[in-house]
Amino acid sequence: MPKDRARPFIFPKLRLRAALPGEEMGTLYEQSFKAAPIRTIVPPMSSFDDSDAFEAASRSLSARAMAARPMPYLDGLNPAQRAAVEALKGPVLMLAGAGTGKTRALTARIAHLLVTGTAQPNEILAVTFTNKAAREMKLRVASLLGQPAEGMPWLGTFHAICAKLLRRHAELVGLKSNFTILDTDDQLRLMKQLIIADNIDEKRWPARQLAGLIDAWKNRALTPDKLPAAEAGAFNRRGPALYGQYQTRLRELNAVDFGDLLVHMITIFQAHPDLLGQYQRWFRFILVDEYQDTNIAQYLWLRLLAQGHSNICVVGDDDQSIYGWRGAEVGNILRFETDFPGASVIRLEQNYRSTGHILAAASAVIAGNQGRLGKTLWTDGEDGEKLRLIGHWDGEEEARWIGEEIEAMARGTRGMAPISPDGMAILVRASHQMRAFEDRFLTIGLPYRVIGGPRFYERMEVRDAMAYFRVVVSPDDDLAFERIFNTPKRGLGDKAQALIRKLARSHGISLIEGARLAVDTGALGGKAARDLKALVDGIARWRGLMLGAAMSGPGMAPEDDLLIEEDHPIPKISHIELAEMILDESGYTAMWQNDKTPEAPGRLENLKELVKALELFENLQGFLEHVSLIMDNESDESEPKVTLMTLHAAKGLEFPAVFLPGWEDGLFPSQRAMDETGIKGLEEERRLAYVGITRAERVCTVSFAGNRRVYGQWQSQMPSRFIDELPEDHVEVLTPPGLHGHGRMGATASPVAGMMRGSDLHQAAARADVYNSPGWKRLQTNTARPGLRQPAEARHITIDAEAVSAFALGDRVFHQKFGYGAVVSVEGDKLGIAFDKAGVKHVVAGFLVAADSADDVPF
DNA sequence: TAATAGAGAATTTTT
DNA sequence: TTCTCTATTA
Repeated sequence: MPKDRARPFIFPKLRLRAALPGEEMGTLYEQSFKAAPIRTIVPPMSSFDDSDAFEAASRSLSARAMAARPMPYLDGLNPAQRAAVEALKGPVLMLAGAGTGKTRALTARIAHLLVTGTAQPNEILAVTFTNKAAREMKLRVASLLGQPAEGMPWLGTFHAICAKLLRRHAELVGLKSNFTILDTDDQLRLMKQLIIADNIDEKRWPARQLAGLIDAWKNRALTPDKLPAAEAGAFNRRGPALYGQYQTRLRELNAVDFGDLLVHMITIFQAHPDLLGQYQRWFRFILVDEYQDTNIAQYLWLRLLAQGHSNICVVGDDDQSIYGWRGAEVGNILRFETDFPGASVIRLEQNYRSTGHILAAASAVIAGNQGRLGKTLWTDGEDGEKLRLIGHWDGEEEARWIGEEIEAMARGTRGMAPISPDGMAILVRASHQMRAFEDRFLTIGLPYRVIGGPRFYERMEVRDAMAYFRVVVSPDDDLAFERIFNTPKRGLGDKAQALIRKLARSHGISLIEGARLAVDTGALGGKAARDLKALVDGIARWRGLMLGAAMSGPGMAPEDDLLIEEDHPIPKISHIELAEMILDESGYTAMWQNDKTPEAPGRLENLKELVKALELFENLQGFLEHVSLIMDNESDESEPKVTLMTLHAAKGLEFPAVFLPGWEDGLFPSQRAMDETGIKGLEEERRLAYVGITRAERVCTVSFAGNRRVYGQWQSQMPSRFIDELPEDHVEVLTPPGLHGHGRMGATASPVAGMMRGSDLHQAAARADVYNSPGWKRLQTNTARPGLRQPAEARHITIDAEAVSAFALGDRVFHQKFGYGAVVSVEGDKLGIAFDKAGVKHVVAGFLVAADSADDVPF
């Protein structure tokens, strides 16, 4: 345990509290009375918690001052929200439908807890799933209280909070408090080693599968010794054993994976009731966001902590449970009332987001699911536009139409107010669907942003660089060393690697020491030995610089933002300089500089970004801890852009206009979901449909295509069964452009052949009255001349013959988004450009200018 | 040991 | 189709 265990951090708080003016005697008495013994038992929250307590105390001072006034955060809440805010004690289930002001109620509840003096900021455990949600909650609580909310040390993600707890009690599960948190990549490599060591055919039994299996077990809080007999056959009957070996390896490496953060804490709490008791008393109020997404481990962890006081308020929506495939149990929320007897259930049903038609369509779709808790969303707003449905010939046609529709809506159509591209989103089921849109948008020059995809910290070069940092920070981080000791190439092949590993194993030393031994004993010779020696020496030297540069060693808890710099001497070399030095001297930077692939410049950029990100941290280890828990990367640009993302990524967001393409059986609902989990999978897909529709504020457009290219193969598609479930009264069928065709009709029987599945909507989508539909009029203006579109805004350059002829093969050109490049192909108005930074792209000539005239680009 | 050609697989994703 | 991983070959 940290040496500060006995520090009497409570005194400042009690003194301050006792001095509060105008406080009701009873409350004060009760609280100090209750509080005092608790606080002396509770393991002190390491040194910085003193400041928590201090801040908490001063906060409660001003909170009390506020209490004298009316409570402004209650203003404007509807009765249900208000009930949810004021039911402070006992178990509460806040069933919050989409767009019903859930976050508002949740944050007001926290404010209420604080302002009424019911809880101190550090007595509230508030858990979210994402860092984004945690951040947002902090901000909003702060704005409700009119002051910063750093005083809530226990508001965070499940993982961040568990990491914080586990660092305190690591030794109870055989770890040191400076354990590393591995990411997916590290896990995979570790498992692969185990599989190979076990002589299992790695092709038939890939590490990925084992990782999935172990992850699923951890989601269910199953440790190797608790695996039920039913699991014995998993992974060719080797699963349980490999799981045990994996955990052993992790312990040897002083490492945990994400699942372990939860599972270890559960293990600790179960084995140490006294400790659990202390935390139960410490966390007097528990709030959980997105409860429908909790898995079994998270549920158990919460239940352990909530036992006793049962002051647990969970917020969620069973209809928006879309993460079953990664272990979320809708059952948790469905069972809440039985799990916590006497729970009050508060339904937030008034929707502030969408129009009546959109809500009606969403409600009708979700009504197809069984076993819901049941909610009826309503709005006192307008009915607005009906949900729009349109069928297309193929996926490309769909992308083309949506692109044009977006531009039309940005201008304002049919008397509808214009909608900025920022307010529009295309939500797809699977990320590969995005490509058709990206291609199209690039062609027409429609600015877009993709949410999701590989994150900054998951990129290869960033991870390599971080592995270098890790090796310097913790020389026994074998996984990190393994990642980089032959990157850049140092002539170490399988043979050399095996030798080093064997040496390390047999001497019981880390890989890096094994490597040194191999070099020193001459077991390894030649160039490989020289390069390896340079690396090992380098690491030692960098580490020396680091230790000289900062006082902080491993063992502190860098995830605590409150730990601040004060007593650091001015370092001779900053961690930023050190990082640059590491990347340069190791030859890593040079490796990419010498790389001639088109990605290399981008990778170097990312490395620069990475070094820049270091500025926010006091030292390397603080940075590494942060990154292992927080994998996000925001870039905000000013240009209005359409958003492209998956339905999953869209949960919690809202847009004035939403496009839902690809509603075809097999794609959405996904065939795989239905094959693997049957009706359960289908219902989750249906919830996904519900999530999609409810993202829309004013306009929601569902579309499907009759033909689609899947992995290069053309496939005929059937409209989604969810389309049958849309209520006709709330749907307007737009005209498929293929029907009045621009020459495509003749090619195959009917553009919507195979779409006719008997539903009236399908038929309508196929044969809508072409000439009377508003869709037709719009289509006439918008799609009459494919390839010769009108500019949507002034800054779009019209595509014309001149632009085509303006470039020839080999010309240097400039593009606003991709920068400089050279023309490598010409096909009509489409040019293939090999961009210096962005690789080869196909772009319409109108978006390019000759490189030498780039300075007078008109946008 | 490194480069290259060929095979095989390719929802959804946070921490 | 396209990317990644593996086996082959120089």
